[in-house]
Amino acid sequence: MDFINVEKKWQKKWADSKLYSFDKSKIKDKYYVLEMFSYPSGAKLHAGHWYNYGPSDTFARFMRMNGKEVFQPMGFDAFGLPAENYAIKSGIHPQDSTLKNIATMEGQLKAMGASFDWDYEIKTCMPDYYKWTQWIFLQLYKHNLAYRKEAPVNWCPSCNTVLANEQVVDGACERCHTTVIRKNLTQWFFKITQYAEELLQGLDTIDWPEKTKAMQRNWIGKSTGGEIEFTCESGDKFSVFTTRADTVFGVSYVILAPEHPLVDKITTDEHKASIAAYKDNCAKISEIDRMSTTREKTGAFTGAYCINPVNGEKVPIWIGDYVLYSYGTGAVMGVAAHDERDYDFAKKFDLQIRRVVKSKDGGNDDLPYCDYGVICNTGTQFDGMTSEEGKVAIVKWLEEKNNGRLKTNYRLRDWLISRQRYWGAPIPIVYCDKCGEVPVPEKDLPVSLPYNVEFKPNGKSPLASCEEFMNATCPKCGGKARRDPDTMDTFVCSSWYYLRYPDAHNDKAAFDPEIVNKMLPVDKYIGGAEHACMHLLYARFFTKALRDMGYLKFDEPFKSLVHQGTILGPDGFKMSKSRGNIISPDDYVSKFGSDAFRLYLMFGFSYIEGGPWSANGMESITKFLERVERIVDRANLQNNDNQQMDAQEKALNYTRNYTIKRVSEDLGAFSFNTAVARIMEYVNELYKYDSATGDKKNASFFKACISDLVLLLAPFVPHIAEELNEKLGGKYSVFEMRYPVCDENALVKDEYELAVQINSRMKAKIIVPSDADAKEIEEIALQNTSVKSAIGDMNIVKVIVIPKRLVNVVCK
RNA sequence: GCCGAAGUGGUGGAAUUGGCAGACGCGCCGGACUCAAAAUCCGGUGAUGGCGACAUCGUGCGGGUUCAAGUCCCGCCUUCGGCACCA
Repeated sequence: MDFINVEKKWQKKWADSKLYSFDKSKIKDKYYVLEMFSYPSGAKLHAGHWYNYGPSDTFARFMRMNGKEVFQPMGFDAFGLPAENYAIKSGIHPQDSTLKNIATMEGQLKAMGASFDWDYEIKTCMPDYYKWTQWIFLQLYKHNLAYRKEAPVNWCPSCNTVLANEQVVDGACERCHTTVIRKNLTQWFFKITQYAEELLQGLDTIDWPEKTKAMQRNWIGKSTGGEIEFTCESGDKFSVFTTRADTVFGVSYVILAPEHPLVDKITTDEHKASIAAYKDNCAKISEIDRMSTTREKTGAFTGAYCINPVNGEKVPIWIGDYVLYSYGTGAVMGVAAHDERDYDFAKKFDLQIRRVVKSKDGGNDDLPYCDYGVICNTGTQFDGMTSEEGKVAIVKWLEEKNNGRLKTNYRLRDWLISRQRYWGAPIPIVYCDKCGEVPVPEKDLPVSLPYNVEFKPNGKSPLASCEEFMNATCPKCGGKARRDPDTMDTFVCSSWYYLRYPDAHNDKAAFDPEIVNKMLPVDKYIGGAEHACMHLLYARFFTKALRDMGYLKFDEPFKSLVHQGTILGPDGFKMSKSRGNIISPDDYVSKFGSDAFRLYLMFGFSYIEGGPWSANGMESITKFLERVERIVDRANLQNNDNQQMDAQEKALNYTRNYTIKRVSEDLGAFSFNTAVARIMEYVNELYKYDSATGDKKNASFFKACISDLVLLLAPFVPHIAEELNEKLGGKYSVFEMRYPVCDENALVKDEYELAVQINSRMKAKIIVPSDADAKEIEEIALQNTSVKSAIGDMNIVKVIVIPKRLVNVVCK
């Protein structure tokens, strides 16, 4: 078969007949399959794209053949830094390069032969899309979920922009790996923390990889404990957050973050200089160094004291940079005996160490003792309580005295979305001298991104120097106003694109809730695991926020999620230009065809795992497809009218239905490699039957078996399957036929083979009737001559019979 | 340090969740067809010992539970992902 031309032929026919158009009248049977959309980079589609889109298209086609009205759209995540960086280097405008790249990628994606419905395509950089991104911003603003504040932010000096916490990896910029510095800037935030608890709880309701859910749980980082209030001698009050209130009697000092506002106020004159020096020092230390757990603890004494509310003791107040101002209250109680960090600190500065918890069983007595135990040495009613009881009881007791309360904290921070970059969606806010911060009215959207902008970096937002953009009229007072020169993080665009797809051309709204509430949630979402704590978390947040605003009626955007593995270079490393280990699919596709390439990707790897690329076996896939074609040709040659269903036909029919059953199960579970293996076995059986029966075969039965083979293969090799179906005289299209359904009756055998073990060692195989019960099986087994001789003169202790599995005879 | 995943032939990878380890491929060996080659078809292929039927060993390492462990439990090692002074 001329694979290359066959592909062209069917791609044209599919496009002409609009085979993959979503039929809205069948919305009841909708099945929304979504692959994470692509970033339109200059490079061609790489093996990773194919690995993402090929197998998931196979899945989509399988669902289609199961009678689902499959909605499988495709689009482009088109804003972003790479296009802008490329522009800085080459002088080519990001819009021009992006649109050109999109055109190229569209062609490549179509050449893959995936069943995308291109009528719903979206490109996030187009005004008809980002208009609605801005609209969503305004809704968040209206509902107090978007706010501006000055905060220390992560600044990448190379990209000249702030980064979200999620985009800082090991203290460096996720993209360019430049060390991130701290900067105080006024920036826009989305209040994702308001949904921390629900984002956590919701994980239990969705079918996602456990690993990804664990990562999100971790990222949200819930911890329950209490806030305890300490009063300074000066009368000032501050609280600490602790999860171990059971140890509060052991406080030997309290420690504030260097940035804590109280520090300057309470520091005694005598210590002013040293505290100032310490704070100065902290500001100089890089974020990575400060975060290092191995670094020796540092700190400085303020000279001030406060009162421990549980026992009235006077404790010294220190500052130290191991306390983070951004978490909890920015202040911590130091319990040297029961916390490793506090222990180190106390040892270094020679502070008191007092034990107030002992082990439950009197075992380990080393300090620091950080496990839960039993409270001791406090001389109060709490002595003898377990840590678990005590940590609640003590806080409640303090609460009565107005000195504390139960408290839950999350590590999740609000999402910083301002970017000092050009190629993104403008923030729809203007600043008026009189009225301050004013949202752009919805009727004035979009706030268009101007084309003529100097985007060479100068430490400020490129838009800031574009007067035509910056000058605006205040919607409230009509006076002069300035626009926000920043653009939104591109993750904002991708946080709602799955909502736009089903109503992609709506120019009155971001989406019609009527449609979206029927089409969503996404039934199967497929994409890389690297988005666990970014895109996948943000999208969940958007969904919940829009639900609370009344637009959506569902809680979670992606009901079921699958991560494909990564195809590594042949050297076992991640493919990258710098390593020079990139495998281009084109070489293989032009030689073997896209079907063969896709089939190879599915057969050669475990989809979830991925692995290093190796072309070993690429040829054998082509051989297999040719083998399939030959057996299809054989079916066409048969024309006798034998109708027998004898042992050989029954055996083949068994394999046929067993294959149907297993392939369907495997496809549902994204286990493509085993599904292909089952089909190969089936082909082997077809050959066996063909050669064993010669011209005496049941031709119509054989042909039916071959038809099923073509249907089974259709999702895997769509072009070839259309061609083979045509050869067999089938109607167009094979994708409008139903996937074969297993006939359970064909799987019922009269008898089956069963393994017999003697003392857990395989000794014989026996044939037993399918309906034999344990007792009958035991009799048959014990009469078997090999079994008898293996038992010899041993005594049978007991016989374990597991029908359909095995028999184990235990002897002495 | 914490969380998660993984470790199986020469090789990619299977194993119905505790039940015949190594499915299906690749590679290798052999056979058929052929004057020959290619293509194709058929068979063999974990290791060790034995002419042999067979026996022993075998899923990262060490223990354990069980009639039965790749799978469960305890203790380690290695690799890969994620988090990391979060009080």
